[in-house]
Amino acid sequence: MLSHVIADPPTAERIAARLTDAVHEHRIVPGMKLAEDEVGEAFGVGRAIVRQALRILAQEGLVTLERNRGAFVAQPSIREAREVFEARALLEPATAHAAAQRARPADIDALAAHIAAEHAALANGEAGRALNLSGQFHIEIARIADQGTIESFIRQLISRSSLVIAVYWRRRSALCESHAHHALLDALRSGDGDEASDLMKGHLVDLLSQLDLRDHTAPQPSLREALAE
Amino acid sequence: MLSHVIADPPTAERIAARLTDAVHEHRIVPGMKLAEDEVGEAFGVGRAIVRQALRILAQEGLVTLERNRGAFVAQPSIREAREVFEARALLEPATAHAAAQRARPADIDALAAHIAAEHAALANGEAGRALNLSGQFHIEIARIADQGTIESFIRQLISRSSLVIAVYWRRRSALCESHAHHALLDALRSGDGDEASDLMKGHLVDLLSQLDLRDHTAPQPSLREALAE
DNA sequence: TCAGCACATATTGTACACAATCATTGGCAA
DNA sequence: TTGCCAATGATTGTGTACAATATGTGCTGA
Repeated sequence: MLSHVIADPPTAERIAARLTDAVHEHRIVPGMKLAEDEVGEAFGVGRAIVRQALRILAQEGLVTLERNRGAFVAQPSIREAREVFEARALLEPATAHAAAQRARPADIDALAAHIAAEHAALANGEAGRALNLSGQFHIEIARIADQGTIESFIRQLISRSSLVIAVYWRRRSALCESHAHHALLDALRSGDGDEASDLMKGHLVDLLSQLDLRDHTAPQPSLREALAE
Repeated sequence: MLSHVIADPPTAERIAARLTDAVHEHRIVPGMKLAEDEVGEAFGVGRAIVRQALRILAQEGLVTLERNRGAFVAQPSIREAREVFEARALLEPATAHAAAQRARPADIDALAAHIAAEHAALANGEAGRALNLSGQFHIEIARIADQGTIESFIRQLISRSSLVIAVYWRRRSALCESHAHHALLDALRSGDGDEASDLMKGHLVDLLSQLDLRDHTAPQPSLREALAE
């Protein structure tokens, strides 16, 4: 096992995955600047690799590339937020339906373990990790459905949902209703596709309803408030 | 207007778009090698830009990047071909439904012009261009539906469908039944969402049925046949 | 005749250096 | 004091050179 001391140089995909995880855990939040030099130094790689990674993330809608300005973590507009959840409403119920019909015992176990980890993270106060696991749960369902193409789409949507939640989530009390995931697990275990589809649809509606997507039109005065305190 | 003589240097996105068009028109076909030097020379840019463009296309599933080997136009497997059309079946009927409800007269005119161009291309024997326009028709419907996120997914699926068609299309007689597009146009004009949804669903089923997705298991003997002639 | 191996070639991976461009800051004038 | 303009600093865009790696070729041996 000595070969493990040699740290294989991270590839562009690996760095993109690391950054994606950081977004999922809200360690990097919308609006943050991702300077090529900083990212490169953080991972110990050159700018060329970082540039490739940023291109991947831009293609997934996680960062926006501004010419001669740099890369910034995307800040989804209210409109984009709605679009993301409309797309999820189109894809995920059908995917859950398929997953319920294909789920094998090993898959059920994996999902159960997933939920357990989510609970544990919440208990430990690791809100970011819990949120990440919550998203992974949806991805896991897509994987069980065995539809690679749709799974990749859902991956993108989960990532962008993390950004949406970072911007528009209402209460600071995390408390991601994981009982919805429990109910989904039950439906998948019993192979009830219609039930799984309905549960997923309701789950997404719930999530959407937790967002504050009203048009603020006045986010700038926050500066005055910040200085007034 | 003299500023137009100065050819602005193509950006990575522009080159990716040009290559995507070439794929749509079957000018470059699955399996082709896209050497960085060749592509760079073709567009008059350096390898760095080409590399970014190839990364974009890889993210869209149009090319596969093999380490230290190069970039190749993706060759969708039978499984991937099915997945692409399953995803389209999930997204496009609902999108057509929404488009029927939002379509404005200008949109209808644009679609009609699109169909006319498609007919003209077919009449001129420009099969590649006709196929490209046929795909653009679907993208146009997504644009009318005004769902940017879903539109980007459909864009990817159209591109990958071009690859699928290039590999698995049955008869050489192109004859993309554009009467299906005509019927869709009528449904959109009359604002009948359910009809548009059904037509789109049937259209996709028709397309899928035109593919030969049987498991050949013997594509290699073609070499012998090729040499035998 | 064929298997195995070393070498040559071509292509990609990466680092570096310079040019181009933008944001900020400071100064100047009204 | 305020608006405008120029200089500066920093960051990205791009071309070039070198290193790493895979493929194909030719040789050697049995």
